[in-house]
Amino acid sequence: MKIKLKKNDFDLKQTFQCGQCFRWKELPDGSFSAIAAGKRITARQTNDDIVIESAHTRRFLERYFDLDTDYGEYKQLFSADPTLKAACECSSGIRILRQEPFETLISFIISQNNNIPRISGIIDRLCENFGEETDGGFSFPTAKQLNGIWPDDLAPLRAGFRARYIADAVSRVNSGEVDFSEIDALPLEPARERLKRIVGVGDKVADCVLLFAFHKLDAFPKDVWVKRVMSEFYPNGLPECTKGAEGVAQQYLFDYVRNNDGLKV
DNA sequence: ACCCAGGGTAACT
DNA sequence: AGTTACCATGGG
Repeated sequence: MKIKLKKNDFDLKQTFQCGQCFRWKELPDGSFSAIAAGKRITARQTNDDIVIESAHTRRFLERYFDLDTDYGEYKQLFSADPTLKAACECSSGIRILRQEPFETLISFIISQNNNIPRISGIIDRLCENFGEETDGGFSFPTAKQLNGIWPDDLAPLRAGFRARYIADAVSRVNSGEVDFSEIDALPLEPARERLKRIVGVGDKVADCVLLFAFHKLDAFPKDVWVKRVMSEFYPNGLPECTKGAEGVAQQYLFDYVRNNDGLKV
């Protein structure tokens, strides 16, 4: 399937490098490529044109890239607040992907107290060691493929103390104690509590999974960067204009402060 | 050698 | 309920 877009509100670099995903790589020719949900997707941007190629169906790709959501509306709403307005203008091409729940869960468990290059490295080694070879790369292993794994089995990943968290997540997903279809149907807070049954999953990791996999846009992951923004600009909480889409606002703010050393505006 | 990195847990007040 | 050391690893 090949999709050609003349969409505003979509910048590949911003979308793939805003910290929501870890497997998209920029190729020497400027295009981006990744294995997602077991198949390769390649995306290329020229001016306003975006071309997406993959063996996935159109329906899958539209959902993965969230093409039915009008981010312009969010940006307009958020612009009632001066800091958010600046963040929206700076990072205007970010979209919230719908990634696979298990991949997102494991990826953000790995992300804790860690930096993005090393997170990507650990995830790459996880896929190379336990995934399947497809389309010139490796799929992210499923929970079933990792069934019965012990922390020591994950030593080649060099994930450190997070190895036992990964093993715990695998076991609770396979036992059904953590049920993705249940979480999908649940509102934010009970869904978060389900994910926090896993050792090594706290509020922040849970909220990342709820936002980046289950597309619960009211999830608001508070990492160190966002905490800095909150204490400096929003000591009493986010402004009213973000209500119901706090997670979208979060991504604009996160990308904004990370790419502009220090906080302006 | 020391610091930090998209945090969480256990063990304290 | 709020604070703090510690957790492995790699890069600056």
